[in-house]
Amino acid sequence: MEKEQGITEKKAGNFSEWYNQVVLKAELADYGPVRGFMIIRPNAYRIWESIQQYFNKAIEALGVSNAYFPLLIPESFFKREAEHAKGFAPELAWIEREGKDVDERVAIRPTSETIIYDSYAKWIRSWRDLPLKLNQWCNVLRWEVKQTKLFLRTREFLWQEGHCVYETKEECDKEVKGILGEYQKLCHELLAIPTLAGKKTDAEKFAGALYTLTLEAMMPDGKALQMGTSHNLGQDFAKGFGISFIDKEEKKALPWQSSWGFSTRLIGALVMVHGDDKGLVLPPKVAHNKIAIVPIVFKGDKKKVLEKAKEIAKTLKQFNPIFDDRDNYSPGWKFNEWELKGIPLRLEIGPKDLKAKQVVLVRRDTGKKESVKFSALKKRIPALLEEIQKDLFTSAKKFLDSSTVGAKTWSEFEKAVKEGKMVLVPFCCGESCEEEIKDETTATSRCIPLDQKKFEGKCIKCGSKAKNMVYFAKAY
RNA sequence: GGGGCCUUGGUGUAGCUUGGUAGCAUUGUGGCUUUGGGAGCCUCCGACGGGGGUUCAAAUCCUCCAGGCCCCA
Repeated sequence: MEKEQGITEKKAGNFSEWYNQVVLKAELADYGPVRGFMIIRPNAYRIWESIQQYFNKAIEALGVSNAYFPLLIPESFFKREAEHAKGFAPELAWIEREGKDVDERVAIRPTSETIIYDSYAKWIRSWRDLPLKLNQWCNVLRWEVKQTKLFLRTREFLWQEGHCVYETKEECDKEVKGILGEYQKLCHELLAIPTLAGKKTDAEKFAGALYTLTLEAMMPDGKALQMGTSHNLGQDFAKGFGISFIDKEEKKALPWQSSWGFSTRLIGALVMVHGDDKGLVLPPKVAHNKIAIVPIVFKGDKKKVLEKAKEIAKTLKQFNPIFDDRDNYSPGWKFNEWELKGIPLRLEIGPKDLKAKQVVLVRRDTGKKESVKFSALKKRIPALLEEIQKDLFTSAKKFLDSSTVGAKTWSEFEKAVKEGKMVLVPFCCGESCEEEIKDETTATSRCIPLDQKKFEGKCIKCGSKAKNMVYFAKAY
């Protein structure tokens, strides 16, 4: 019988099956006992920690502090902002207890606007209290009824949600856009995933928001994936929750609010965008263990090789190398294992290398091998990691560019959507047109690009005067 | 939303048609031996998703439930 420990499905074959295999076999996640829930294993949690570390630094520079608010939200809170309540009602999970309940009914947070703004109403009194900028890392629960998928659609997921309050709309607008910029930097620089930045149409914006900015990435199966969103909430939540302040003219005023978030979905995107037929491929900057050191030992030279390998491991400590001296596995086994788990670089050292005072370095992304002298290692490794990071982004960018097309006619549009493209078309931005497009093609509007130039055109669907150029695609 | 498939040691599976001793591979354990792309031998440990029914007897037949996957929209 065939051994089946590696990835048996090809990325270009059954993509969905390939994805599941990579996630499970690279030990990123496992299924929980309740449908729609997942266990995040150490390999994936490391990635999440890399993302947290990167992002915490970014928001700290913007004056945002981390905090934590409760898991359970009183029913009455949902009623204070009508649109918001309507949007989340179908996915709420209510807590039930045995016996008599004296308390008000409570739900597990699907997002924390309401419970946070209840506190903000108490804390904000004067213009001196603004801006108020908090972020929290937490889990949220949305009772999905659609088919669930590891990392991409689970009922519980981890995320960060930022919640800021400003004196003026201008200030709020500026930071809503600024946060989107931070998200884009995170995607591009850390995850090596290129994105399109834009604004959501009214049909797709966050429930209760004035407007929503979004980042959209393209997955290899031709579906778009939302990577993060930043909302200007306007003043409706302030009204609903009684947040007001005395401004510099000593008048009572309503503040402007923003909220913004990204989730562990990003890990799913990483798998899909960079992974290959051998398994996971981690961009060096997100990888906790950047190198796997595999000593090749033979009977006679065993001790010498191991000693040298250990010594090298010590000098490379900053890259958190995995030192794989297990004696119950052959080198070939180890190569396959670390490839499956996506470690960016492999370092081989055997008797031949010892004699030549060198090691063999192998790139995970290309499989390219090179011999590097001991003395040159400390310089060559960071340079190689840098190259891998850059190359991963470049090839993902090529894919995004080739997946992004325009369409002038309806039939052109239909064809492009079917081929799994992100299609830019003139659009009237009417909700009924959007609904019809979804029914007929399954594509939804992804975003209205931010860097939009002036244009003349007619809506791809109804033929009336178009309001914007808008990206449409099938999406996760 | 529509359709299909699946559930047996940790993992992957055989056995089910025709009811009767749960087999194989891999992992794990202990040992020998080996190591430049998933090595070999021996040893031991380890399983029928749950409930109900039919039967002398159920992994196998019937039924309900739970969980999972895929495809299409």
